[in-house]
This record gives sequence, C-alpha cells and structure tokens, in this order.
Amino acid sequence: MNVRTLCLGILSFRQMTGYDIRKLAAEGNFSHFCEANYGSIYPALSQLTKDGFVVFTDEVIDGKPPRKIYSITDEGRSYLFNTLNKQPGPDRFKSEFLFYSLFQDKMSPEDFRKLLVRKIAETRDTLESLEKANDCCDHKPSHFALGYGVAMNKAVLDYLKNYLASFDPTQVNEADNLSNED
Amino acid sequence: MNVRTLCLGILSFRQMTGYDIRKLAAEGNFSHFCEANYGSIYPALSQLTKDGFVVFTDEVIDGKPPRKIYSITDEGRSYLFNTLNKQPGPDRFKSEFLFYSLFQDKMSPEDFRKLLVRKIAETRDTLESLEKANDCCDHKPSHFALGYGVAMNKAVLDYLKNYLASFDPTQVNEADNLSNED
DNA sequence: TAAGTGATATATCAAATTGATATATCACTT
DNA sequence: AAGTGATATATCAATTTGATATATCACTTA
Repeated sequence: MNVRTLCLGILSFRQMTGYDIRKLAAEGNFSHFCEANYGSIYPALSQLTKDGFVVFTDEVIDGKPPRKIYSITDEGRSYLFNTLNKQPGPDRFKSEFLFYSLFQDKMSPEDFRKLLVRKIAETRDTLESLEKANDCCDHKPSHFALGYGVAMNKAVLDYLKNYLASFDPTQVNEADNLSNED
Repeated sequence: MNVRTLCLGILSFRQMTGYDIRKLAAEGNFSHFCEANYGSIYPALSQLTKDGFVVFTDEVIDGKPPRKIYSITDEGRSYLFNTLNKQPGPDRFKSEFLFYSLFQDKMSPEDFRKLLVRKIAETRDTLESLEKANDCCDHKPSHFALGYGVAMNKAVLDYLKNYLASFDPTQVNEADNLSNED
C-alpha cells in the first residue's frame, strides 16, 4: 500500500489539508499503523489530483495563509474500495531497540538497563495515548485498530517490566518517573 | 539506523555473504525487528568496504559459483559499538491490515471475516516460527528479542481470536486449517 | 539423460519514501 | 517588539523498496 492509497483512505473520512493528513499519519493515532511525511504526501496529492481521485479548493481568507483543502471524488472512492478488495500485505515491525538488544552482552549492564527503562516509559506513553484515543473516538472500526494497538503495547510493557525486574529487582518503578518527551 | 549499521551488526556475529545477510534480514528471525533487501544490502557492503569497516575474500572454488565472504574489521567493530551508544529510534509498526480494518463497515461482513481469518493464520505462523527459533537459539541476547516478538504476537493472536468469536461465534477454529503459505 | 524447479549468489535500477530543510503566516507570550 | 510554537506548502538529496536480470548448482522427474 502506497501513500496515495493512504491519503485517499484518510480523505474518505473527511476533507482536509496535506498538513492535516501528515499529522494523522505521522503523529496522530493513525501513525500506529501507517506512516507518511510531507515529502511523500504532497507528491501523492498532486498525483491523485492529476488522476481525478481528489480535488482541492484554494481557501484564501484575508489575513490567513492560503490552504488547499482536498476532498475525495467518486472516482477516488471507487478506486479506494477496489484497492481494499485486494489482500493486505503483512504487518511490518521494525525495532532499533531490539536490534540494539542483540548486543546486550557487549554493553555495560548499566547502559542496557537505561535502554530498558527508557523503552518502558516510551511504551507506557504509547499505550496511554492509544487508550485515550479509544475512549474518545466514536468511530466503531477505529476501536478495533486501536484495541489491537492497546493489546500489543500492553503485552510489550508487561514483557519489558518483567525483564527489568529479573535484571534488577530494586529498580522496577524507575520508569514511572520518565516521560517519552525527554 | 540504516542498512550499513544493520550489515555491520549482523557481520559482528560471524562472517557471511550478502545473500546470507539478506536472508537473515528479510526472511529469518532477524526480519521480525529489522528489514533489508539486496538493493540496499549490496550498496551498503560496498560502502562499508570503501570505509574499511568490512573486508571480503573472493571464494573461488572450481565447480562452484564465486562468493564474496564479508567480515567485520576492528574499525567496523568500534564504529558499530559507537553507534550502539546512541539512543535507538522508536519502534515502527505498519499494518496494512489495520488500515483496511478502518473500512470494515464499507465491506461485506463476509469479506472482513475472511481478512480476519487470514490474519489469524498469519499471526499464528509468525508466533510458531518465533517460538521455534527461541527453542533452538542459544545466544542469550537473542532470547530477549525473540521473547519480545512472542509476547507481542501472542497478544495479537488472542485479540484477533476474541474479535472473530464476537464477530461470528461458530467460525473460531476455521483459521486452524489455513497456513500462511497460501 | 535431458528438462525443469528451486535454492544459492551477485548485481542493478526505476520508483517510492524518508528525513531534513526552506519559506511564510498566524497566535501567543514575554 | 521580539521570540516561540503551531499551521501550511513545498522541495530535494539520500536512502530504501521491489522487481528484475544473470548465472550456477542440487535435486527431482519424465
């Protein structure tokens, strides 16, 4: 699935700017199962416009910077649902943290413990953000995806906490004082 | 983390060919937390050779196709461990399946059920492969990474099974007859 | 024994994507 | 008045993907 389909999918919910799409796809709760940046979103929107799958209106309000508000067309909608009839590709999971963990025995125990503590804090933040989104959101299909993320991150958090406990039983709650924003 | 660091890390365990690296990084149990293809691995190995971080010997055995066997150098090792001292980037998770699931209410229940059943089979296969690798492997740090994958996939499998049950209680075990290889 | 299939192995390349950066306006605080 | 951070569009080098080309070897099958 490419960024064009991603944009089309997001625009099928409501019209918005490229900036909005990027926020959903790189920071918002969409970002937990897809990703995209300006460098791929803006070209994708140009291509989709050329193909007639989206249209945009130039919003020029005096005293405000101009925006392009994109909406999906009927052709875009049928192209999207056609794509959705194909088999989805496999999930992709990449973890630099796990790669680092392979060299655990080449680091000082102290360094690896720090890595663990940081990861626990990061996972807890992700989990909280997903749970919060799940509470707020009233779009039923989104609950399924958010719940998937919650289940996954809960399992990971448990796993990491147990490992930290076995690693150094006195320090289990240190991650409580660390936020992702550091 | 780029493919150069990935290659360096893999070569720090033992010398091997580009083909071997690709197998580990795209099909083997490494593939569960990092990914790479020929198109990035071979250029990476060229660059690493130019930088003096790896060296290769041309293995020319008569009656066998020639191979380039890459090994990490001392400079490569210190460059690697230097990289490993930096903070790892966040985990990345992308799921075309979850993106599709957002349009659940735009599909027939039958189509979405098929998607679910397939995903359950896929997850079960991944889980089995990780558990098997965990049993065979005697490299301690790898157990941590494999266990992480096991925990994650177990949670996902449970979640999907429960959802399928609530979706259609009579069909929970249908996924048992489906393998990933279809 | 000849043909075919699948694994091993290196390599390249167009297309897609990332990650960073440039530019500019607006809202808000200091 | 200056500075910070959010909004917004856009571009681009570097990286990566995904596909393909080429060739050999091991194995099975006809």
